[in-house]
Amino acid sequence: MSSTAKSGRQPVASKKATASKTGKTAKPGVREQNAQATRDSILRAATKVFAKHGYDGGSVEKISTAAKSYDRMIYYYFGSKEGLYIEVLEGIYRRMNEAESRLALDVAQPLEALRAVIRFVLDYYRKHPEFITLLNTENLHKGKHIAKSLRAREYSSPAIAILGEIMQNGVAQKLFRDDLQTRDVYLLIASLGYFYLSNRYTLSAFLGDNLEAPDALAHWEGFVLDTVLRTVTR
Amino acid sequence: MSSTAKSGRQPVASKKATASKTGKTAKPGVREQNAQATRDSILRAATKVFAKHGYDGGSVEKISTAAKSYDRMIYYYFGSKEGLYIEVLEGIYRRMNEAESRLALDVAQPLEALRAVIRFVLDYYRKHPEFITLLNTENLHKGKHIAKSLRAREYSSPAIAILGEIMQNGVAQKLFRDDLQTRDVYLLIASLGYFYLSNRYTLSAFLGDNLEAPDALAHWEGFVLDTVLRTVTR
Amino acid sequence: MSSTAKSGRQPVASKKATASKTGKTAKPGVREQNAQATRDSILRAATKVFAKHGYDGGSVEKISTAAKSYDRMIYYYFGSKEGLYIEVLEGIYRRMNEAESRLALDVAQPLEALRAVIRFVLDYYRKHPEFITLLNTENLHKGKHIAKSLRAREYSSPAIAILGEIMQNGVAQKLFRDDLQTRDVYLLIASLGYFYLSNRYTLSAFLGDNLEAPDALAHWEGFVLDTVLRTVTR
Amino acid sequence: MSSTAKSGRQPVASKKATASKTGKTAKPGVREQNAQATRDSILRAATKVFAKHGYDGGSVEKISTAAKSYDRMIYYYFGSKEGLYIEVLEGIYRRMNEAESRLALDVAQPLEALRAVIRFVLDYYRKHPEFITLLNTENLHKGKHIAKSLRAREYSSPAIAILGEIMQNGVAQKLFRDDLQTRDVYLLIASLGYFYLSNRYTLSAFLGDNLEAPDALAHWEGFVLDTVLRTVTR
DNA sequence: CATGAATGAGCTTTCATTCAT
DNA sequence: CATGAATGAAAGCTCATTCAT
Repeated sequence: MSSTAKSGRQPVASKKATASKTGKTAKPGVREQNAQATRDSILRAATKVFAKHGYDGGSVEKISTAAKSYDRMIYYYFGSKEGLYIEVLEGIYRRMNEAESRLALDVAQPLEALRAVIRFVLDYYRKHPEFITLLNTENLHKGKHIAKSLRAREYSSPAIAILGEIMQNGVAQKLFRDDLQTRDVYLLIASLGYFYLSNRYTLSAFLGDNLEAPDALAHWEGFVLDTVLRTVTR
Repeated sequence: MSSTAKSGRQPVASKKATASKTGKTAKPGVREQNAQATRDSILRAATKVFAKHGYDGGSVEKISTAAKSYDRMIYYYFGSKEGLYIEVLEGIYRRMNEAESRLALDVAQPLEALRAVIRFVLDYYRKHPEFITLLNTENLHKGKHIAKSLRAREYSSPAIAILGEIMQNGVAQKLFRDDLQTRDVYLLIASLGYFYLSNRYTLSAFLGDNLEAPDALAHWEGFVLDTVLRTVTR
Repeated sequence: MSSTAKSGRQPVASKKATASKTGKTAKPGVREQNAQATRDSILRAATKVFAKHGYDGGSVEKISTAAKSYDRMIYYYFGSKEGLYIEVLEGIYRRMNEAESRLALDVAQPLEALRAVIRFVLDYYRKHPEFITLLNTENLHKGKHIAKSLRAREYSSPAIAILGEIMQNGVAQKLFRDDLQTRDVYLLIASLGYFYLSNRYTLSAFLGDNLEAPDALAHWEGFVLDTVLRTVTR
Repeated sequence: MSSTAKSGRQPVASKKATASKTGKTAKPGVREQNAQATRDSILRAATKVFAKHGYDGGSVEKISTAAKSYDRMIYYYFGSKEGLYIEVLEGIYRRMNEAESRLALDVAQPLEALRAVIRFVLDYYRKHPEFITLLNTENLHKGKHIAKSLRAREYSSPAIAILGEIMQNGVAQKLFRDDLQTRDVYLLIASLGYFYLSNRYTLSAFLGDNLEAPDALAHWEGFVLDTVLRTVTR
């Protein structure tokens, strides 16, 4: 590379003429020497890159650069781009699940609990935009990667299970309708939380540009709370 | 004029020796010479390909092959891959808009009209899966392509406008609540119609695989109708 | 093409929706209908484009666009890109020759005549930068195109012939040395006029950036006049 | 880690079916794995190819083939075609500079030293035709690449500096005129050496074909020596 | 004659992946 | 384990040129 032209990676040579200060040139990366750290770093970088550019748009080089590592390491730790992508998917599911299980809910208070669940879902989507784009990307691919993961399936049930308990209690307390399926309520909440954020850019071209403004978000949360409760309660 | 190089019908010659890099030889060989047909064919193919593979995954070659044309023609008619993609986006918006305007609604019957709108939206999404994946793709890119289109913006208002009229009538007839924004109702309907289909593959890994089954779709439609009406009516 | 994205050529369609004011759309170019004009326009455009971008860098499309014509016309009138290039070369030689023959010299006044020739050469190079870059381009190609032109050769002798006469008179009048070849004097003048301008960009990186400033040019002209006369006179 | 995609040694598979677009298969097959050698080989090949075909005419493929390497390596080491070209320019300047600094001159003998410099310049141009065509190419591009190189600028001053010393001594010894600028003398020498060779192909079409013959070169060297000395001495 | 659509080879660049130390 | 060099296919785009009205 020339001294001034921009380029991706700086390999060897180039500035050999300039008198190097350090005799031994210990620069190249301090030799990370920490397997787990390298692995995690790649995984984190990959989550970001895939979330931003999709599967095809997320190149191995972008990831390894973002992870301050090397392409080679991706193959070393994850076997292939696809393998890495699958682990990324597993990761976002796992973290979502963990966050949900940290929710301290009193299912004996179904109204409050339901409100808390709704708020949690909306909040989680807002704070984890990568969750949304990665799921969209995976759906573009018809879920073929997640299908290859055994682990991902484990993360499914808990979310529904909690909501099921709340519903049961609500029905028992005659607060909630008894003709609703937990799954539908789950989808209702997810739909309202997800779509608003997932499609905010194209919606902006439609409706005006305020969807992400704090008051707009608050307004939407109010609407969602109202709508779900109106649907669920008797 | 030059003495040696004016004939104008020399048979190319020149670089025949060079090993040809590109394959894709032969083709029936009858120059079609039909501008509009070629253009349309490319646009149709591009819609399919981008819908299936996303922007990065949808290669120019895939498109030109599907259109039974040549890479070159894409640049001839659309200037660039991005230019083509933008026209694809404009197309799906336009068609959605046209379909909606073909809806014969009696806004004086707000309940019926609202039900019709809901059914239309759900139906349209179901019958046009490319609409969903293309919008998701565009949102992955933060709407940067649609932002470049002047045309796309025109297609926004009508959808909301119709719903607004229905709402107005409903309120006037004391059937609907008067504290709702049209926009929120629009988002409610769109969310419930969109998310269910958009995320059906990852949801399947979660909930079981029947989301696309006819009875599952019918059940969901029932739930959506019920939920929206419950939200909107007094 | 999308409405906003930039592109080279605007073919068909695009703005069909917009109500066209002129019913018959007589726009596309007024149908030039003038063979010679088209031909000349292409030739002029080609001279500019080849002068600016060289032979390989000067694409047929750039030329036809600059000429407000069509690629096809280039083949119609010139047979090939090379044919057009050869005519361009012939043109710059011819015009140089014509300009030189318009010089009204009194060879009986050899000192004055020589000064006039020098000034003419320097002036011509300065006013016709395309002459320089086209010759450089042709020399890059080892003169293989000019070799194909019968006409070009005709333009050679006059330049030397005139200088020969001046030299002869100068020698006869005992003003000039008698041991010089006309050819060498010709090369001396050409070298000093050509190199300074031809290489002004790389020289600027070397010497500072004032080579094209009026006073710098004037200074150089003075130096050249002095040097040539010093060389030629006794 | 994923259960299905971690092996890391899967034999590629995937897109085997797709008709491959690029040829250039096979190669002895023994990965060379020698960074500096590869880099140098590319740089050498690029110097030749750019010198022969210009910037636009010098394709990446021509270069990589001549270097017995791969297109990809050019981007690996030089970032882009332009980056490679800039390094090529830096190289020819550097080598010219080094050669000049190897000239053992006795500036106390200004006449001899000046003659040596002239002979060196003429000789260097003759032996390094790539120097000439590359500079011409760079000037066609208005020096925009060299302007991007920080390094290139360093190579400028020495050439002038040496000549300056000679001039100073010559003036001090009353051998040389004292009203001359070093820069002009430098340009005089360079012009006479450069133009003759740079334009030899078009000149041949003009003057006859013997410019490169040994005796023609010798004659020109004599003329240049005589002319410069005549200009410089009192 | 002029216009514009079509063609296929070529271009620069980037991709995922593997080899060598 | 880490590092970096190598590889070949494919990407998006442009080229000169020809066919069809």
